[in-house]
Amino acid sequence: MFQLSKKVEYGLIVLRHMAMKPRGQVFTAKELANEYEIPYELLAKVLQKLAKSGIVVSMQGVKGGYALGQKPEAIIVSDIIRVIEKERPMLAGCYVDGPLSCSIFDICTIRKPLEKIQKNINSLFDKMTIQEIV
Amino acid sequence: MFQLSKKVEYGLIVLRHMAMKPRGQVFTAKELANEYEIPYELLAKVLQKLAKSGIVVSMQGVKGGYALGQKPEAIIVSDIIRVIEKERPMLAGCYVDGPLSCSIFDICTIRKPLEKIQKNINSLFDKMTIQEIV
DNA sequence: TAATATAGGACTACTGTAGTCGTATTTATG
DNA sequence: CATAAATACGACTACAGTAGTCCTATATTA
Ligand code: SF4
Ligand code: SF4
Repeated sequence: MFQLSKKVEYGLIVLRHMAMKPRGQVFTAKELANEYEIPYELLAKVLQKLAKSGIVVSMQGVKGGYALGQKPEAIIVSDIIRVIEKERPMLAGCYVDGPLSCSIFDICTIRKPLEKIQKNINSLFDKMTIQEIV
Repeated sequence: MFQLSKKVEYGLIVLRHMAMKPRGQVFTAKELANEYEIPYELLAKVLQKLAKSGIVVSMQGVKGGYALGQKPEAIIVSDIIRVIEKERPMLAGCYVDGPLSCSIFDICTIRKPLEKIQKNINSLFDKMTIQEIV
């Protein structure tokens, strides 16, 4: 309960790896997967999502691979999660899927109070960048 | 991803309900379940766990039920979650199940940095009491 | 043209969560 | 003392989401 998904963890690990090396260096999904013992196909998909959003840039073909698309201090953990998981970490299902997703939405008494915690959690993930985990 | 379980939500809802009424008042699982449209059997189990830990006190038999076991301002959200879910909300699986639970534990580079966020999340849940959501 | 890399959809296996059911025990009350 | 109303609790089922795999297409270099 409450854990980051493996995909997010894998994303953070490889982004950190890239951030440690000289700017612009290119890494293949294969070598990253080997280095951190991550299932290759799974990591490939994570990188593809990160590429679509511009967090990394991708180069196809022989000698292709991925490089950081932004400076490490500009890559926000919150954005990484949103790119990989579609949305930020949310305490309650209704925050993500709306009123219709919960049968007791209108009589729920904790929805609003929990928003206070939600807001604080948001700001935690918003404040942390890849630079901070290098 | 990252959501509180329904059991925890149900627990929070009924504890808040109890906290709003005069101290010592007794509620049956049935009436609480009806009031908030929560599956009775499920809520019953949640209340049983809360009772075992002393957050509520239970009385068996006819005219039995549950009453708050502590003052609302002494009931910490963090404790409620731990009682219902066995442990507090954790960002990473290895924080809960130890090194052996993750195959890349020794080469993981994000485990320690994430502890910073974990600590902050812990303190959020530690600081909130039932009194605050009444 | 061959080799190497990303792109991406489809699929499977597994795990954890939500919810249900059945039964035992306790206790107030007529 | 019998009955009804309540908690206690283990076993079970159904479902949804996650992790991981597989297959094929496309791009690029040499
Ligand atoms: S409405 Fe209340 S119970 Fe339903 S998902 Fe939102 S917070 Fe949870
Ligand atoms: S070791 Fe790293 S990857 Fe494994 S669970 Fe802990 S944080 Fe996640």
